[in-house]
Amino acid sequence: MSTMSDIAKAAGVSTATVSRVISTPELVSEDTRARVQAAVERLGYRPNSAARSLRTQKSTAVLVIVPEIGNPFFARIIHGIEQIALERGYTVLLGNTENDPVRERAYLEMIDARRADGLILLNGQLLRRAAGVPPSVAADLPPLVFACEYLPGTDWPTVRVDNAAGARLAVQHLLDLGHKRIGMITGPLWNILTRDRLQGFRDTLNDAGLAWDESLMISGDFSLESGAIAGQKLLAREDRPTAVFCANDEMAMGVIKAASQLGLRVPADLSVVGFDDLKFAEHWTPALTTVAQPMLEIGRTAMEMLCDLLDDTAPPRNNSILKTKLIVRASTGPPPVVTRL
Amino acid sequence: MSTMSDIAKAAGVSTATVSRVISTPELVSEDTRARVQAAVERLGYRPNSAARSLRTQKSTAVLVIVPEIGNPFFARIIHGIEQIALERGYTVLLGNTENDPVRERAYLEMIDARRADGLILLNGQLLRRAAGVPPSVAADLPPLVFACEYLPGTDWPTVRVDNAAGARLAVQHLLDLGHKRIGMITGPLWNILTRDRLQGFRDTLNDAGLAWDESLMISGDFSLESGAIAGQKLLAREDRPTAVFCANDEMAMGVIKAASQLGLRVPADLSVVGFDDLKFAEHWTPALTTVAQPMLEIGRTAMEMLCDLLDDTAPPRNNSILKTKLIVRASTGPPPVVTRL
DNA sequence: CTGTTAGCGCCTTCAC
DNA sequence: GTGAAGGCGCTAACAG
Repeated sequence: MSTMSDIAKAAGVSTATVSRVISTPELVSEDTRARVQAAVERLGYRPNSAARSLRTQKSTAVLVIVPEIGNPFFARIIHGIEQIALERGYTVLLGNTENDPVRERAYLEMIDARRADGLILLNGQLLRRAAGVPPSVAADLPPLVFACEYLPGTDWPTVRVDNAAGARLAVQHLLDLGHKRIGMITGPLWNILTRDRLQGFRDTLNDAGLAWDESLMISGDFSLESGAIAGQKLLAREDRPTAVFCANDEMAMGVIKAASQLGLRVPADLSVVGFDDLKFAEHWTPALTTVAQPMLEIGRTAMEMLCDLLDDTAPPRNNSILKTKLIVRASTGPPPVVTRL
Repeated sequence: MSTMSDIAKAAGVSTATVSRVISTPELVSEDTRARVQAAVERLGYRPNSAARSLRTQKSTAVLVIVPEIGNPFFARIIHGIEQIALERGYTVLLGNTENDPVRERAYLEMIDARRADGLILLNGQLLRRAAGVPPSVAADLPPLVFACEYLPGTDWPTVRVDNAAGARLAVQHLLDLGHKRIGMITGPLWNILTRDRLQGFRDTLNDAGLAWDESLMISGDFSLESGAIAGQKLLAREDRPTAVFCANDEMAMGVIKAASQLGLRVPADLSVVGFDDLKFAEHWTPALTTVAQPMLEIGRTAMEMLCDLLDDTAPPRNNSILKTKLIVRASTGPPPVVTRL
């Protein structure tokens, strides 16, 4: 691979001029510029990124830390991040943690090594856990944006939906259909998404004048399997609910599975609502009624905010709350007419 | 952030010694080493990766080029890649192309910029398309490994399953159940996976002495939607097949959807087999019989091969063909007893 | 075993 | 509008 001085030689100019042609072409006379550009193309020259990073003290890379890349929800967010990254000339470094503190720490250290200029966190808890990390890491964090989750009580820039409002849409839909006995499958209770969605759930029931029954809430871990297990518990009861709101689509799919194993029909015997609107939700049997999040847009916005922070071209926004939308499909309907009492 | 010379000063040694403590500690006396390490920890020092890259001429990063990160199949492969990358000290750069040549090229140029030392390609066609790319790119490619797909007629290192053998497992299973009229939904015909799986399909029918009917093969694009469309065409026919082998799980799910829309029951009226064994396959209705690929292992092996190439510690393997496994679930059964003729 | 020295390739003053 | 020079932080000879 040729270097800048090769180009300089080939074009009969100094390396400073080559550098200018690349970074600030308007400072170079038209014909010098043409000569240099010709040499660049002829030799297929690309500036060495390590040299540039060392000199400019920035890597033009961002690190995306995600708990599980295999989760289609996160994959979609990353997709959005990557779209903007490419547009704005940033490279995406992928950090998959499986919620393993050792791995989280390993990735945070890449920041200290200056491999990335900024950080997008898809996991709200990470910085809290990182408390045990060397002061260097915890202290001077780079520009950073949370996506989806956030860390309550801090004011890091965040992109997400209004989770409580989303939950309200779902529950109101069930109320409108006539359901009175509604259960919920939550995520882990410490999770901020769980809390916000649970809040929306309770508020809506309260507003409707319905007492909510604590025993109708079971927590899973956002996985389909956990939804199925929670569903089995909830539906095996004599006084089972006629509808269940699930904190995400995967758990809703699990509940549907549990229902069908118990011989219950969805939605005739049980209505189920999810959250996210994964690609597979619409193709599920029955097609899943769910609260859609604009996943791609969340990723895109997060990366835009980070780039604005990094390039300080645009005035940085500090928060972006995107809209959810209730998608009514076939997994919800009126409650069964005859209830055994 | 402190630099190496800060550490040198703090520990009362030269930067060369600090460097040795970090890279080749066995060359340093025990107490110097301890002093330096203490300083490193106290100041929270991390070597600057740009400086190191510039000096050593390697980035310890690999670029993974993937057609669609949102596809759960690819996401799982990347997961495996990332596991090994972390273990071996490499950073994963993510390149999502959407099969867009402009994007593909943008990512290939990162190689020229020396942002990555090696390349994992999840798309066999990329290098062929890249023919129009500046000679620099096409000519001196870095160490590279194909995963899943490959470029026939070349001998780049490749990790994949034996796709023809996998298809044979699927079709043999259908034959064993008594099916004689078997259709296939393929991927795009130029795709190497399509070709290999189609080959396995035809060979198995031939070996069984069954003539295969060209009109029973329809090509989709590996998406669920395309599977549904292909399914509709195939199943609307008077002489529809009693079983369909699909080149991946998503299309199989689409076929099942099409079948149910036509009032056909799976597997009573139609058996369906997929390929991949996505996470959702086991939870589908009906649970999908499919040919499982060891996705995580494919990713891990590809990254191991690339690291071996890069570090030349281990003798590089040139190919790794991993095993597929037929997973029989609920989407296949004997053909319907009464055929209308 | 440790220090000195010389760059890796680029950008950015500072002169002209 | 252009060139010369210095240095970003690190590692790899080469001495000692």
